[in-house]
Amino acid sequence: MNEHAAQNSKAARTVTPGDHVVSALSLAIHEHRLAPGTKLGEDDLAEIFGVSRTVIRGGLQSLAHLQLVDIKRNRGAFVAQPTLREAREVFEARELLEPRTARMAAKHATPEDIEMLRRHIADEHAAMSDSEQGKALYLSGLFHIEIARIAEHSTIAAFIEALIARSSLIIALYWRRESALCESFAHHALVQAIADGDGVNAEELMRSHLVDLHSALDLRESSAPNRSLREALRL
Amino acid sequence: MNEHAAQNSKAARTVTPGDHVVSALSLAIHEHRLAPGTKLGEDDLAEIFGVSRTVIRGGLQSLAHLQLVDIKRNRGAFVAQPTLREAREVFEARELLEPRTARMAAKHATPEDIEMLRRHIADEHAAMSDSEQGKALYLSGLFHIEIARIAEHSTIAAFIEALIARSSLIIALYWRRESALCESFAHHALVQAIADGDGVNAEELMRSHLVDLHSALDLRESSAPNRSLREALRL
DNA sequence: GGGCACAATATAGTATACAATCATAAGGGA
DNA sequence: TCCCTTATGATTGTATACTATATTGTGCCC
Repeated sequence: MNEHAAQNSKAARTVTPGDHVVSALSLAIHEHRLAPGTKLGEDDLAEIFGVSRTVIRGGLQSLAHLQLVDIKRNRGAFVAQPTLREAREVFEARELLEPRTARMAAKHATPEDIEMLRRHIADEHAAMSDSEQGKALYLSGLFHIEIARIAEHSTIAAFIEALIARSSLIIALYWRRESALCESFAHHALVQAIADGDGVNAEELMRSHLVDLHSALDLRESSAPNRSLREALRL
Repeated sequence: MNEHAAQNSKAARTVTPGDHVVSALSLAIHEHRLAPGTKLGEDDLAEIFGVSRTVIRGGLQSLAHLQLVDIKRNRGAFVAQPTLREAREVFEARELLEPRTARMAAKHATPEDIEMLRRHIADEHAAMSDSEQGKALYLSGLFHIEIARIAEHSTIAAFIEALIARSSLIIALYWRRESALCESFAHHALVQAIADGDGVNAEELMRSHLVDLHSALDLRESSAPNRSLREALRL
């Protein structure tokens, strides 16, 4: 997320401890190293990161706003567990926002942008070859975020970023084992359309890509994950 | 310091001091009682609300996430001043999200929902008659939020809520004096379409309503508000 | 033996104290 | 006179201490 190139001039304080906490936790969640439902105790995190609870609380609040963690009053923060309904909503929203954004990206993309997208795909391939599924998934999400950035519409890009973050959790909960992992093939075709400046095609490719993703999830009522068991009994 | 701030009726801890800060500041911004660019000093707010800076900081962080306030590191929090670009983006996003949402609302609305919407319009009328422009504007925004809620799509509803909050700031900065204040007429027609379950019509009415709103803003480059002068010199 | 009441403990919520940083203004040198 | 340097004040960033609440364990009563 905040992988900015090093500003070597003088400002080394652009990265605050709180940002570090947020990005570290985000990455862990994106890469499925923190499972949905995991308790995120403030004291534990404070010790792990070597900062005070004040900083941890700030970071958790940021993550809560992205709906990556769920904060329950007087009970603590937990890695969010999107419900079936929320999962559907997230993908519906993505299907509404991202195709249009892909079209805009096709109009604004520079050669450097295309270069970056291709590199993303290559990295994704490499991670997948190394069986680093978590990292591959993270990079796959980053790919979508990059497209939103290229579209030069920061407002919608922020929405998409939030949706993709939640998508990571949803995939962790509802991914069907049977379906093959992401078709970076679809990403490749998308990049080509954007490189060609073919907005209409990019829009359609993005739409079908998202539909594919959506259908690779098991969002039937029957697929209630352990979340329902452990949480329903408690509530 | 002060404990009597919270009314300890019996178990009214569902409303936390931080929530109070957020809602109070939000309302003030929505009603244009806090102008864009206003400095929100932590000590001042802490004294005003009778809580510690800890609570204030949490609230400001929430508002910053909604992009209602802008927090500059080591410099403090200010009521946000959307740029021309951001203003366009916000309305473009609204035009993308809200018409579809209105259609969904038409499919889900219950008689109670219709009743509530009509009451909103009545309140808006009343506020306008009393020359309480700020309150009328706030209620007008609430009307849109209610529609999103009726659509039963909380993810998109949250986005819309954020967009409407920013719209308040945009209207404060870029509203053209010449154009008459909101046509609650448009709202009325919209409610009727929703009440009739006519999703297609509701979608189209919402779209044209937003286009009207958009065109009532002065988003020409020339209309650079004092923001540019006072802020550009400072950065 | 089971169930409820109460106490103990752990953890989040809040307040305060301290440190770091930035803005402002005064002073000295070119 | 102008500009750069430096000192001071104000304000935010962070850490720690304290309080309130939820959870859990124990014991008494039925």
